[in-house]
Amino acid sequence: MVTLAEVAQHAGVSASTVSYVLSGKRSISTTTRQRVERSIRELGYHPNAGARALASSKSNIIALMVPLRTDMYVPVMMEIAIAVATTARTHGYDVLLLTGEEGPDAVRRVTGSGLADAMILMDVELDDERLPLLRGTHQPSVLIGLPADITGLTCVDLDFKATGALCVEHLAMLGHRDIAVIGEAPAVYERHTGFAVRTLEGLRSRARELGVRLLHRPCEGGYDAMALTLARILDERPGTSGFVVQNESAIEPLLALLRQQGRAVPEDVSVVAVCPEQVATQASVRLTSVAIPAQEMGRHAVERLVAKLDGRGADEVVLISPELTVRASTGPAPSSTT
Amino acid sequence: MVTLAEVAQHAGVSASTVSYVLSGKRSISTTTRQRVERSIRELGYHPNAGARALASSKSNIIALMVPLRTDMYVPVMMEIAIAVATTARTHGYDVLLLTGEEGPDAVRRVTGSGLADAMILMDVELDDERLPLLRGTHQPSVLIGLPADITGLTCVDLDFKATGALCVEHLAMLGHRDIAVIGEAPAVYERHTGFAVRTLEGLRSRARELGVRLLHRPCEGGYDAMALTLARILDERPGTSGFVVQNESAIEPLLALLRQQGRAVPEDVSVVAVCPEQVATQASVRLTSVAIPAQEMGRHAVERLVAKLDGRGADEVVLISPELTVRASTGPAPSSTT
DNA sequence: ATAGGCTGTCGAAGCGCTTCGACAGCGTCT
DNA sequence: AGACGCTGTCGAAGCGCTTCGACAGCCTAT
Repeated sequence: MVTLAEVAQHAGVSASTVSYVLSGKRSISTTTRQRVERSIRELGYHPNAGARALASSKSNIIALMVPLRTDMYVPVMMEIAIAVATTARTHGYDVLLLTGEEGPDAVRRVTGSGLADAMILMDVELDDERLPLLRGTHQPSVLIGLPADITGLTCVDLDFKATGALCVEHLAMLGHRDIAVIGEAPAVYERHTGFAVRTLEGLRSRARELGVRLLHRPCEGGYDAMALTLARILDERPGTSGFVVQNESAIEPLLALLRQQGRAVPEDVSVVAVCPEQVATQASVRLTSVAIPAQEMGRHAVERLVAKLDGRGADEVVLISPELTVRASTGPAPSSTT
Repeated sequence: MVTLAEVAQHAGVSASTVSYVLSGKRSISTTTRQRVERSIRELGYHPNAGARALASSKSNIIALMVPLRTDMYVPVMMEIAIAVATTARTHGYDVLLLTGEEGPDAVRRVTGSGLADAMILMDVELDDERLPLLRGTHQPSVLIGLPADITGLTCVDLDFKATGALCVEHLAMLGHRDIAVIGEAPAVYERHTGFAVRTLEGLRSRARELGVRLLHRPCEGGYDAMALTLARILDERPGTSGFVVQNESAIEPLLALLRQQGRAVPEDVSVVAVCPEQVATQASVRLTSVAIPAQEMGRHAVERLVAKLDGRGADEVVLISPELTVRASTGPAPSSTT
């Protein structure tokens, strides 16, 4: 293994000079720099990460904590994770993958050991038990998601409240007076996952304002669960003509069931989805949807974090504005043409 | 930040003693151990990762290289990644997430810098350009996937050749003589991704042996692409009564299209999928399928790797035997009852 | 009683890097 | 011409840990 000292000897300079060539923290003459760079190349030198971390107290690693559970939005998570890793690299950071399994202990371990310089948390609950730890440390962190109390925290998220509002607005504008919301699995609400709860808030408050009726039903994914949920909804509110779906694995089942029952989309019922772009365009009906900008969220998170690590930028909440794209799954409510 | 030396002082012992308490590499009297452990707890000590890595030349980090592209099997990738992270933790390792983006350079960087002790590669191509590097280093590695030349390599994968064979067998046994294979996107085959190619090999050779006709068509996911692909298949082989699908995002479209054309599953046509269990059970028809054991693959990979790191275990190929679960999407071929 | 072997502990020498202060050499200002 | 400030380079002191050899104290075997 090639060391700094060997490079220095090969180039005929001192070790510190090589170090300064690498870091650029002091000016080095062009000739010396080139000689050193040549030696580095010829010897195939790679700085030792451990030694670097020890000497500089910086690991150049960002920890990313992903949820262990895979009951929702797996592709979104993956896309965020990949965006985080890619963006981090462009800033000279590597990414350490932590699962939620260890919970708060992982936060303690990572900050305590200096394994990572900063961390990004996904799947944040409204009252997440990791938050006090984050507030208590000087290590920068960014949440992807929005907890209830954001003091002292930096968060990046889609504005899910606005998302909910937007969906209701769109349907209301088309004349739908009875709207059903197919939500995530009950467990997601039970653990107070921010995005689900906030979407619901947005849906409800806008519905109230616009005077439309809203029925929310959590739903496990899959056909059987969706069939049951749909039956109950139509039983309770037979006049339902608009659906908002926030659950990837319920979308296709819903469309199939509606078709099967002879309810045409969008002639008889309209469907708005909150899902990744790809899902909306690849579904059996091209879906009117609000996209979940996974890449953008991952990128933003890293950029906030790097800013904090560089001493720029303070705590702040970045809420990405939702955009509703009209496709083929929504149209005027049938009653409104009567 | 608490250091080893402070713990030692607090406990009234030398630093090396504390170190040995932590590592267990030398025997320590019970009383001393307890005193040290108490100090560790009271001071909230966490060993510094960088210093450890430097002194021991071990980082206790495993690098996991995931594909950048998201054109296939995203949930499977995610599940593997999570299984890798979880299993690694139980062995005292953390996981560094690398995207395929940097390609071979990432391998060089990680092995050169001692950032990680070992690495796991996913999405291996038959003639992957990272392989020579892996063979040339002394750093242990495990591939998830099977390249063409496995000398000097450890691989973990589902036995996709057997998987293909199994699917054909099942359909042939039911009397289907004309089988169509809906494959991954063309790009997947073009870059010679091992699992896709091997499945195809298994399908073809078993089909030849059993004397059934096989038509393979790559397919991008989604309804439009599937509609086109299906039309072509039925045009070319109108008698097709069995389908093998190896493309998550083509499954639901296929089922919907068949339904739409009045072809009942499984009465008129049978469908076998190669997909994660969850997809098979949540589809609109409960699918006869060969499961992709993502968790198991991730776990196996880590366990092989840890064995190598411990000096146990040599190069070897672990091929997980496929299991076909019969559900509601396959039945006797219509002609065979005539 | 003595040699030999354990057991438990300590001190010290690094691991490879960063960074601080020092300073030689040179150009510039008065 | 002397003082001053740059620029570019060096040496040395750590960063916090692991690990090796040494050794004190004790037990066992002779």
